[in-house]
Amino acid sequence: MNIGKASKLSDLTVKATRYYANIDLVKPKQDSQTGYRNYTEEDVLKLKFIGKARSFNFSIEECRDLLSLYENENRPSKEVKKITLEKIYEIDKKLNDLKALRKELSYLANNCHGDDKPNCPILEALSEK
Amino acid sequence: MNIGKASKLSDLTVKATRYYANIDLVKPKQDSQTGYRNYTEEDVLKLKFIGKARSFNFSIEECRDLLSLYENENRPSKEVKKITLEKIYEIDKKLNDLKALRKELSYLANNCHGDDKPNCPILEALSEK
DNA sequence: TATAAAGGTTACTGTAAGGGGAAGGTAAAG
DNA sequence: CTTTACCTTCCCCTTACAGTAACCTTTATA
Repeated sequence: MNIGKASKLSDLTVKATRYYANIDLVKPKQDSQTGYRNYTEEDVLKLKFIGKARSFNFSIEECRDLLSLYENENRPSKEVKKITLEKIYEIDKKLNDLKALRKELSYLANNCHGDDKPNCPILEALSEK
Repeated sequence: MNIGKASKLSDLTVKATRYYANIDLVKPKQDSQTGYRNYTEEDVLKLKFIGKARSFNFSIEECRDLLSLYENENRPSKEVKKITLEKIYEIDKKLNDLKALRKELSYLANNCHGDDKPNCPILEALSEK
């Protein structure tokens, strides 16, 4: 099938699908006459897999790793688990940063009158030495 | 003072400081002979301000807005508060997304044996239709 | 004083993961 | 036969700089 159908089936944009082909992530055969990419059902499964993994915040390179494990019938599941745990760890770090940030900002916002006067503790905090 | 000293004082990299000059965020006068940028004490205050705002996750364009409010003696504090509240709202959205993501991933990781066998519920989840 | 080191300048490239659009070939429908 | 839809490659754009090259200026040292 052509790229339009394949990307529709895998719920990706044509742009993204073509990008994945360009970086050798999911590279279908190309018709030597027309240059059209020819996707198989299996390719669509891989594209779906990638879409899901991307929605789980895995990077393209992580997707590449996961995909090779996915394709390897003899893969040890501990490798997959390791990548997943690392991703969870990253998320935890980001969560902590964001929580701290939110705390600081909401403290500032709470102490700002938010009126038409120029006195503003937010700007004061930003200009602190 | 030169860019090296100014960026050191404001705890920024020279690269970042030069970048801010290029995008007209903090643009010092330049010596017509040598081309060297000449930073004032006031410029350093602005650079510090920006560094702080960036650490609070404000984008460059938001920094530009905040800076113009900061420079304007008659600014209404409600504008600053508005920008800050929007930022908090964004952070909340990100926090929710990340929490949901973490939940899914840790569920998968918990159900994966993580051994040398190929059976892996994480990959199964990723290849679900 | 010669020179080397430290600092400055512009300019180009690269990052992540594609989006947007141009120019042009192909296929299917009316 | 022509319009429309779909495909291709190619190039620029995004964020907020980092890295590097090539070259100039100032300062420190032998």
